[in-house]
Amino acid sequence: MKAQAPPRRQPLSPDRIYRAALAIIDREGVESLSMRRLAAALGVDAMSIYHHVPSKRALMQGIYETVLGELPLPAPDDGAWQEALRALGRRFRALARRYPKVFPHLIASAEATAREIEIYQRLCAILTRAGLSAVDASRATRAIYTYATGLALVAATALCRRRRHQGASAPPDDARSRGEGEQDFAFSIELLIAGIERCLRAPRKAAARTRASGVSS
Amino acid sequence: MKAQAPPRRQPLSPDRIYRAALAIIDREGVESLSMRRLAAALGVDAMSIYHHVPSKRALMQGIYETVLGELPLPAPDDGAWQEALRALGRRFRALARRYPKVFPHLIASAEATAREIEIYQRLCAILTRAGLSAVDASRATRAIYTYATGLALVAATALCRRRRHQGASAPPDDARSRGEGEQDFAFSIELLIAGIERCLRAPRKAAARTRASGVSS
DNA sequence: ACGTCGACCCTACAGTGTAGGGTCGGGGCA
DNA sequence: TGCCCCGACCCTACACTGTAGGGTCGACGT
Repeated sequence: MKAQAPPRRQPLSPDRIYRAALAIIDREGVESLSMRRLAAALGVDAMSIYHHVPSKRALMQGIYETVLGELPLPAPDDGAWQEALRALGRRFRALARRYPKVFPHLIASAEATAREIEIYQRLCAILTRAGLSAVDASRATRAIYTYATGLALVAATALCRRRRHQGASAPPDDARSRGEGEQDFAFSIELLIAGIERCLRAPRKAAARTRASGVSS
Repeated sequence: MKAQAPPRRQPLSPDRIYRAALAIIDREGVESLSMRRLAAALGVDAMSIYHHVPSKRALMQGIYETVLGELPLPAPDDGAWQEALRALGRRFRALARRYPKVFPHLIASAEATAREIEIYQRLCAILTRAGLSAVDASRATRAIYTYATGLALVAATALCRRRRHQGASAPPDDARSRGEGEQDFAFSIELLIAGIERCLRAPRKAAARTRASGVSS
């Protein structure tokens, strides 16, 4: 009323849109993100968004890439591959827990983001350097990717469930069960690492087993 | 015009509704399942459905339970736990591939179905009988559950992606890449089994490692 | 034969994604 | 300086969604 100085706060970039959408999803869940709602949060009309984002599907994809962009890649020349795996898993899990409402949809999304492919190749290189054969490294990478997928999904939905069933109350219980999830996570990672180590030591055997099972169905 | 004999084909049970919905989702994807669309497929008005199903959320949940109901439980007294694990994984994967359009949503759904819990307990019992301690069995079960989650999701989305990028053409290529996925699956299962076997042989070491890692973050 | 009841249909409403056209303010050129 | 153009924004409109509320009608117990 005194002075409505800037008729244009910011030129409404795609990144600003993604951030605002992410904030809404974080607060109210992905199903209550609508173009009008998002536009209102940006102080803008719904249709204006379409000048920077072609459709809601594309908006979602952009949100996913924004989130995944926060995942730091593992350095390829790290010392022990085991530690690299643990670190990557930890980061991935942390990201899933930072955006629990988006992550399931991100993961279930049918299109792969560029970041995903990058991470995949990085992992594969690490395992190859560790001594796995090309096929084994590729398979192990896919196995890790698969496991990470499940890991993120379970962590995120568990967090959502817990948040739903109790309010924002009982931080000690939350801390305890979070610690439990943390231990579960570490246990699972060790399970995978142990499997890969065994595969490293006896590649013939693993290959033979692989061929022996899973022909029917 | 000659004779519109049955004014009521069937009393429109919930199961019939779930089946019809499942058929639509299989054909056209989950986002194009609407109450009106479903009603049309059933030869009925949209609102009639609400006399058997309280809401669309409940409809979805019912669909998920219907799908999961097709998963045969592993017999608890099977011989080798390894084979039980392989069989369960195979069935789970097969189910994910039979309903690729629903499965991601089923898995990402925040509420657990009764069947899920049943399977969980069954698995835990198998691993305990195999010789794992109670905590280790429970953790391994959660790890397997996590992995199965990722497995199903990856298998389903891969199938969807492949179907989208090519039409219904090129069955040989499809068969080849399906075989590849099959081998990936077997490899991953063996990875997990190897990890559990190691955990069986040296429970101290695994526990120590678990405690050693993953404190930060 | 009548009352009751439950399964079904219809209308209506608020909310969704988005196509198409209108409006206005600032930059390139005479 | 004046003019034009163009791109960023807004508004209206449409076909669709889930679903609340009430109306209709056929079958059944007495």
